[in-house]
Amino acid sequence: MFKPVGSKVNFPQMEEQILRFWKESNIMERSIEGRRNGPRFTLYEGPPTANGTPGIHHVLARVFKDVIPRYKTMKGYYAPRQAGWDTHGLPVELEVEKELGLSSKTQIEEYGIAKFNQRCRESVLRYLKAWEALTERIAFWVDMPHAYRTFDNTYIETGWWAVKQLWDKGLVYQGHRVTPHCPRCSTSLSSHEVALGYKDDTEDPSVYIKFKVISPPSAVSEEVSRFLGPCPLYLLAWTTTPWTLPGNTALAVAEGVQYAVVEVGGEGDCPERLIMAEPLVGSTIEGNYRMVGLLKGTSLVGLKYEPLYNPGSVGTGQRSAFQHLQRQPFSVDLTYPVVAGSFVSMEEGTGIVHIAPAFGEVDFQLGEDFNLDLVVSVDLQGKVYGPFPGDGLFVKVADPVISADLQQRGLLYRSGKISHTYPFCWRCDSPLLYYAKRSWYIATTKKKERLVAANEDINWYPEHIKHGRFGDWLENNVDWAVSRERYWGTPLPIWQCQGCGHQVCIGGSDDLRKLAHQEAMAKAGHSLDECAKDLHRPFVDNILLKCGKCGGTMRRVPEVMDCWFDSGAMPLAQWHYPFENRTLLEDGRFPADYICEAVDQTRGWFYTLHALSTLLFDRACYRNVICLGHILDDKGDKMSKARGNVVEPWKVINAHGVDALRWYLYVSSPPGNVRRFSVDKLAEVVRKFLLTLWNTYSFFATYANIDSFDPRSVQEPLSYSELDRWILSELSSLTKGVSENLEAYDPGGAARLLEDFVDVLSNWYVRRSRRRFWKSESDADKKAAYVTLYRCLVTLSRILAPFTPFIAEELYQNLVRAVDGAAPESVHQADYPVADLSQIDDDLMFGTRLVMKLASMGRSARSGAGIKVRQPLGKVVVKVKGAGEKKGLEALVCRGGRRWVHGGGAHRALP
RNA sequence: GGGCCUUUAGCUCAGCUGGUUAGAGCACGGUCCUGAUAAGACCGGGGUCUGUGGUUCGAGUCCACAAAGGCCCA
Repeated sequence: MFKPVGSKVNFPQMEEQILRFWKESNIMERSIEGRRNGPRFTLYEGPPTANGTPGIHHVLARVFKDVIPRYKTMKGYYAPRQAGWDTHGLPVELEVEKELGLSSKTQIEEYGIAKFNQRCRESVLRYLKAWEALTERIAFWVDMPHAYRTFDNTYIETGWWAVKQLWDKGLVYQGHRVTPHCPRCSTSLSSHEVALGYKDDTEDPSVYIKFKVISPPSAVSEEVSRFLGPCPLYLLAWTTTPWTLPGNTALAVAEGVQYAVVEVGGEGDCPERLIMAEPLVGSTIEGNYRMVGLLKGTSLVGLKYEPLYNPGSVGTGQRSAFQHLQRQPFSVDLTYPVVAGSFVSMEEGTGIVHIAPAFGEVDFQLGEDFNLDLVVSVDLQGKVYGPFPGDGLFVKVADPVISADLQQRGLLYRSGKISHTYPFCWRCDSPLLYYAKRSWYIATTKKKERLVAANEDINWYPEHIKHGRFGDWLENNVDWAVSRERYWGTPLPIWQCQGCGHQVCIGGSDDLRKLAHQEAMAKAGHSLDECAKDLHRPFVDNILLKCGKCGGTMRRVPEVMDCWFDSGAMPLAQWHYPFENRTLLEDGRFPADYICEAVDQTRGWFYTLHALSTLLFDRACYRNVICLGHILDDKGDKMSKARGNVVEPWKVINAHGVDALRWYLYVSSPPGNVRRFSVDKLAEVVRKFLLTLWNTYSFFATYANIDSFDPRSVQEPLSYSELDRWILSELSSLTKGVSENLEAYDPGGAARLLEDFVDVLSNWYVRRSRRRFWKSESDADKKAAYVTLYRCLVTLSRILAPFTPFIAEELYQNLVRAVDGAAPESVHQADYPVADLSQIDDDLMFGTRLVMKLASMGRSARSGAGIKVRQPLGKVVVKVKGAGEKKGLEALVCRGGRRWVHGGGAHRALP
C-alpha cells in the first residue's frame, strides 16, 4: 500500500518534512560518501561574504551550483562540495569603521589595529546563521560545518606560499605607478574594483587654462617666434580636475595636427594670443577672435612655459625628477616643456593636454619617457598640500579655490561644468583619484599568452563569454595591483631590511622560524611564538627577520593583499596546500570540473582563479563554467534597497516552496541572460508544472491503493498497449535528452523537456488511460497501465532529483521506498536513470503527436459545427500531408479492421 | 568612445545546422469538459519576428549597417 496522496498539497510544509528526514538520516553526507569509489567531480564554491544577508541572486547562483553536482553524484561521481567564506577586505573594515564611528586610517591606528582586526573577525561571520539557514532550506548541498574561512592561519599560509612561488618566478614587483586610489579608504583599488564604481552624469568643473610661453625663446623655431612679441602668448589647455594643476609639469601636443594662433580680447594695446588645435577653435573660443596664423604641432614641441605654480623647496619627496625619482633641486626660474603625445585627441578639449605625472596613467608614462618633474601636491587622504591654493582642502573642495586663484591671476580663460562618467569607490562612494605611488604588482602581463591559451581549455556557458568578455579582458591584461594599505587582510609576506634594503618573500611559517631575528624581537619585547599565533596585523608586523645580506633587521612591508587574491587562491588555500593535502593536484580536486557565478565575476573571481592557476601551474583552474546573468525586478529594474524592489528569498520560499523557486529559476530564462524576477510567474510554474505532476502522482496513488497494485508482483511480459509503449518511448527519450542537456551544462534545456513530458503524461497518457484504471476487473491491460504509469513516476522522481530535490524525494519515498526496503534510502543516493534506447520508437512518437494534433483539429471542427465533444461521429475525414503522416495515422488509428482513434473519446470513428 | 549581450503576441519566453501558413504559457472575450486536477480542451482578438539594406530559389534564422535597452570597460 502506498501512503494516500491527496490532490491538495502544501509544498513548503512537505519540504520541511523532507529536510528533517535528510538531516536525521544524514542523507547529504551519505549521498556523497556512497560514491567514494567513483571518479571525482569537483565544484568550487565561490566564497560569499557572510557580512550581509543572502539575497535572491545568491539563491540563483546556489541552485545552479547545486544541480550539476547532484546530477553527477547520481551518475556515480564522488562529488564532495566544500563551503567557504570570504572574510577579508575593505567591505568588512568599512562596516566596523561605521560601528566604531571611525572615519580615517589615523583613527583606526589610534584605536589599535589589534582591536580593530578583532572587531573585523567578529563581524564577518555575523550573518553566518542566516546564510546557513537559507543554504540548507534551498537544498544547496555543501559541507558547511567544514567550511574554509579566508582568515584562518592555514588559509593565509597557503596564500603566502602562492606569493612566494610567484616571487621566485620573478612575477612580483613593487612599482611606482599610477593607481586608482580611494582617498577615504586611503588605499589603491584594483581594476576590477574600479569597474564596480563608475557613475554616469557626474558633474565636474571644465576649465580652460592659459600657460604662458616663455619669452624670449632661446631655442624656438622661427615659426613660433614670429608670434612672440610684447603681447603674451599662451598655450591653452583643458581639464576637468583643477586640483591636478599644481602638479602640472608639462603640456602635450599632437605632432601631426595643425594648431592655430588666435587673438582674443583685442580691445587693449596688447591683445593676448592663444595657441590651440585648429579643429577645436570653434568649440572652444567664445565671442570674437582673430586667426593670426597656423602652426604645425611639431613646431610646438620643445617650447617652454611658465609653471602655474612653483612647488619651490617645500615638502620632502613632493617634487622629484623622474630619472631616479630623486628629489629635485629648488629653482626660481622653473620652466616646463611642451612634449609630443600620441594620445592627444581632437575629440574634446583644446588639443593641448595638461600633464600632471602624479595624477594620471598616461601622464606618469610621459613623465618616464621625458624625464619630467613629478610634483605630488595632494596627500593620500586626497587633500591638497604644499604652497598651493586650497592647501589642506579635499581636492573636490579645492577645485573652485584653485580656479578662482587662476582667474584672479588672469590664467583662466574659461570655466564651466561638464557631466561625464567618473569612477567612485565601490564601497564608500568617494571619488577616486588616480595617484602615483608605490604599490605591489603581480606581473600577469608577462604570462598573458598563457592566460589566453589556458582559457581555450575552458567550456563557457554561455559560449560568447569565452572570447568575448573574458577573452577580451585577458587580451587587454594589465598587471594585478595586489597590495592594499589596509589592516584586515592577508599580510603581504615580504620583509625588507632596514639597513640594506634587501627584500625576502616568506612562503610559510617555517620560513619565518628559519629567518626570525629572535634577539631583535626579544629586545622589542616580542617572541616569535607569540607573534605567529595569528598571522594578521599587527602581530605579524612584530616579527623581525635577520637580513641574509647584511645581518640587519628586516621588517615586514606594511601592505596587506587584495582580498580577491584570497578567493583566487581558494582551490589551494581551502586545503592548506602544500602543507597538507599534497596530492591535491593529482587526485581530482584541481582543477575544478565546474564553477558557477554571475557575470560580474569575469573580472573578479573567474579572473583571479584563472590568473593564479595559470601563473602557478600553467593551466586553467576550471573546466566548465556557467556564467549567470543578473536578476532584475519584474519591471526590468535593478533591485536595490533604495528602490524597495528587493525580493526577499524567505518570503517566496514560505509561500511557494523551494522546488517551485528552483524550477522557476531553471526555466524562466537562459542562465546567461538578465532575468526578471516575477512572483506571479513563479506561481504559474507551480500550477503548471509542480501541481500537474503532483496530481498525476496523487491519481496513481489513489487508484493503485484501491486496486492494491503492488509493483513487486509484476511479472513480465505484460501486454502493453500502444499508448503504454508510446509514453515509455517518450520517457526514454526524455531520459536521454535530460542527460544530454545536463552533460552540456544546460539545466534550462533539460527542464523544458521535463515540462513537456509532465504535460503529456498528465494530459494525454493519464487522460486517455483513465478508463483502464477505473474498470473493475484486474486484467492484463489494467496491470500494464499501472506498471507503465508507475515506471514513469518513479523514473521521473530520479530524473527530477537534481532539480527539485524535495518533490522527487517525496515521490521516491512513497513509490519506491514504501515497497522496496532494499532500495537506497533516498532518491539522492539512487542512480540517475539511463535511457533504454530500445524503447524509443520514433515512428510511434511521431504518430501519437500527430493524433494529438488531429484530436485538437477535431475538437475545433466540432466547435465550428456545433457538435458536442462526446457525440459520436459518423465518419472523420483526415487529409494527410504525406506518406509519413499517412503511415503514422494508419498505424494508430486504423487497426485490425476496426476503425478507431487511438484511445479517443473525442474522435471515436464508428465502423 | 570601445567590447559583449538582448530585441519574436499586451506580458514571460521557445524557435537546432536557413525550408510550406512563426509557436507555447499567462492575461482578455466566448464555448465546452471535468468519476486526479488551483488542471484541461476549442474558438477569437492580438505579430511588417526592432529597422534598413544584402546573400539566397527561399531569411525570425546568415552578412552589413542602424536604433533601443542592459552589462562591462575607457
